[in-house]
Amino acid sequence: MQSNLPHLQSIFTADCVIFGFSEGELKVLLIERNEYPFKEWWGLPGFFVEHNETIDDAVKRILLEHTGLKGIYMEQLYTFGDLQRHPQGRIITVAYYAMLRLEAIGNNLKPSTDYVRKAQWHPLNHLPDLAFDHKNIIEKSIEKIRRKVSHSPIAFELLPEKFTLTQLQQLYEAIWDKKLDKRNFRKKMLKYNILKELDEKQKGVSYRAAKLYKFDKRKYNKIFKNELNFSK
Amino acid sequence: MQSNLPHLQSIFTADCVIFGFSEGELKVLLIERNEYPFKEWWGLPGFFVEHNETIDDAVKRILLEHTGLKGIYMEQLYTFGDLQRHPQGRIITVAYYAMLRLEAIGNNLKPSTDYVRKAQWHPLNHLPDLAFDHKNIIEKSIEKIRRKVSHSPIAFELLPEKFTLTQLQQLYEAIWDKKLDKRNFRKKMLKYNILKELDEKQKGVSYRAAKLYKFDKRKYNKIFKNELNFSK
DNA sequence: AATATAGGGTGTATTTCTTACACTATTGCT
DNA sequence: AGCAATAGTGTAAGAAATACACCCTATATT
Repeated sequence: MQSNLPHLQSIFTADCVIFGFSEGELKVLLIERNEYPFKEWWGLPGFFVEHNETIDDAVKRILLEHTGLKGIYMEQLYTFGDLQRHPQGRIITVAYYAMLRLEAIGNNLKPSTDYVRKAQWHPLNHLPDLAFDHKNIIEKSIEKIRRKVSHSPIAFELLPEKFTLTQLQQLYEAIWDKKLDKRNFRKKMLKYNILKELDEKQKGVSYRAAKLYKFDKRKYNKIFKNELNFSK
Repeated sequence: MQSNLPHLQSIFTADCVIFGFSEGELKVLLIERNEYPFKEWWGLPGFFVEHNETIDDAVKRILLEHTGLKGIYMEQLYTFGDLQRHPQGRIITVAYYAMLRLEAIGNNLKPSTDYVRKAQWHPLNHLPDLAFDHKNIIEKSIEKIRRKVSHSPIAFELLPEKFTLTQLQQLYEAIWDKKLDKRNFRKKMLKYNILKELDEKQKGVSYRAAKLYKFDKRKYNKIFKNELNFSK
């Protein structure tokens, strides 16, 4: 019962703020653009979304091409559509953020497409000038993550599979940009009972080695139908 | 230093879940479509976004045309881009939700455009079948609101300017779909010190009239740089 | 005038969570 | 043997959350 309809096409991009964590700092993966507009500027990895792929798939493509990894944690952040944000017309961008274990890729960052000169991790607190409205997108994404880690165990996406409680605490400290009390942090975190204590210890440190833990997704799902509260 | 760039146009829609609150229930404003696709189906108010307007402006336009009101509280929710969601091609929609005081418009709902046969408030818990992926959009918006009212005073957007504590409690109960304890609710709400107790009382009730309160935005901004916690 | 109805308004005791805070233990290195 | 560096641990006080029941007041009814 449908009349003849024209076929319409959307033109829009997807950009992704990719977070990593190392040396006690949050890092963002930026690319140096090899194309106009903003040639030679730093910016977020992103492409035009094809007509036959979902937005999520486009972001997975971005992630794969820039990191070589599949299955990275990602979530849609916000859609930006200011009239001035793109010199080629009002091109909206659907922004995502992603989190990965930095150890998983090491320094194997190659510019994977012609659009990109090079890719590099930048500390969140020392970002260069960025193309388009990408600075704003990064700010919004860290705000969202700050809130989200309070009730959801996404922080573990940034840690190696096996980690120490100190590493976990440092991660929360980096995300919230504030110091936490060691004893209280451990008490609270262990009480949630979502960590699995391993029989292993840290290696290669020149001091007392710490116990290693894993995030126990099964326990998490069993215990928390809904949410945690890691904040404060 | 920019090469000649083609001018590009995005085609996409904005849809808005408009919430109201009356008779202890959350209501959603739906329109009966007068156009293909999904002619004669219920759906969310929404339009294509013009090339010279921001997405926010497009949503303000939707709100004005359907309610006659300006300055309605609104927020971007999510961008939906499934390949199958629109029969005319992959047309993404940027979904928003909005909240308004139902008393402000009463029953003056007129179909304001040719696209719309009629507009009507529907209880959130008894929605008809909906066009496109609009059911899904509504579900996502109520989830977001459930979370958001826990740390932000947006619930007041749904109440008349002057309201009783019972009305406020009923609103939270409707949003969370659970009963709250009267004494504990009042204790907690009043302790935040963001309500202004008025010298007025409810009128037209056949029982002891309740005190009226206002949300005091100034106090709120002064006291809470960041967030509240209304939950639980 | 008396009574019924319907919702308004209030306090306390218990438990749980949050916070503040400092020392001993272990390991590798010199 | 001793130093350097981080791991690991408990308690007391205050704050917040929860559970819970009765009297008050305005209007409507008889």
